[in-house]
Amino acid sequence: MPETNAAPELNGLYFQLFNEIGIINQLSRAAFEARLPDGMVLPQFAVINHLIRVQDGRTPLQLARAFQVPKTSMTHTLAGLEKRGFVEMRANPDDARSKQVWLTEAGRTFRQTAIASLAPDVAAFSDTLDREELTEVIALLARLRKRMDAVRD
Amino acid sequence: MPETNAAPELNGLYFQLFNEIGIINQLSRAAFEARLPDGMVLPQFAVINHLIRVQDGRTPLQLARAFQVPKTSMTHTLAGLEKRGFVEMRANPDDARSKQVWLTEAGRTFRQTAIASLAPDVAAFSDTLDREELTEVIALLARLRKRMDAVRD
DNA sequence: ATTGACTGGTGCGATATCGTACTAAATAGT
DNA sequence: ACTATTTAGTACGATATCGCACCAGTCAAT
Repeated sequence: MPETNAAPELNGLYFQLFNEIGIINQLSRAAFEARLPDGMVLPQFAVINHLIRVQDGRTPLQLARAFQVPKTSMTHTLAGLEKRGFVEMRANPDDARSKQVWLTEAGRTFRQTAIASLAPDVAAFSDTLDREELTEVIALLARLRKRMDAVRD
Repeated sequence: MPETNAAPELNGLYFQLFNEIGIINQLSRAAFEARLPDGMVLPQFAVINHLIRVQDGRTPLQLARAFQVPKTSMTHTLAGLEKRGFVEMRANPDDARSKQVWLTEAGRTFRQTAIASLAPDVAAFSDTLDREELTEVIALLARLRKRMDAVRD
């Protein structure tokens, strides 16, 4: 069979990679949620974090795309954040169908305290990878993420 | 303040890393589930895969630990697999409280066909990382995973 | 042997996640 | 301007996930 896949075992490596990613995701989720107050869940924290990083005022749909979750899931996550008073939804002046998500003062201070309470956990294993390794892994994963995203059409 | 954290910005990198991991996990999950039959879900496939890799006959608790999910979640996942006839639960001869999970023939052939139907999707972006990069990332993530796992006590 | 602590698994209820179907607003084509 | 298509968000129902409480079996100490 002269013309099969040039590198079939690459697929196996990708499977392995997704497997590691799944487990680490699980571990980080569990660790985070253990520190977050009562029913607060990782995606909620992630949204707050994202709004800080890229400026708030994003629309729900933009957020759903950023995290690659269905928009119904994002609606639910945002509802939870709003109920806790960490974000507030405003009308989008440019599009009456749309909304904007803005952080409240409570949301910002919550993030600060949450990060502070998480820091010791991260510190417990933060010596596992050094700066070079971290930036390397992040760069490679970001490349993969963008590519998968693009393939998704 | 002379004795604060030596490299506080490392934490930020870990946050970034977990963020990328979360998104890729989301993307791979969605891609996988799109190919899997009807209500079949990623964790179920992952369990089958794991049983192939490390031999079946594992106990539910061992599986829960391997994937870092609560044991109730694993019970649920296994119930789904059993209902589909992909695994069968047997009594554990060494411990009457415990069980063993064994793959059925249907489970094994299912895995084959599932992997085959997934291959084209993986192929669509399999040129993003080459073999060196893949093994590098996997090695680093595995290191991190083991460390986080150990810290968890 | 008997008691007490621990462990593997599950039932149950609360919440998260997501697909489908819908409404209202925006946009495109004529 | 008018209709058809697309888009942003949500309501709703189905299932997944998980914490808590429980039971049966095991182990340890006496």
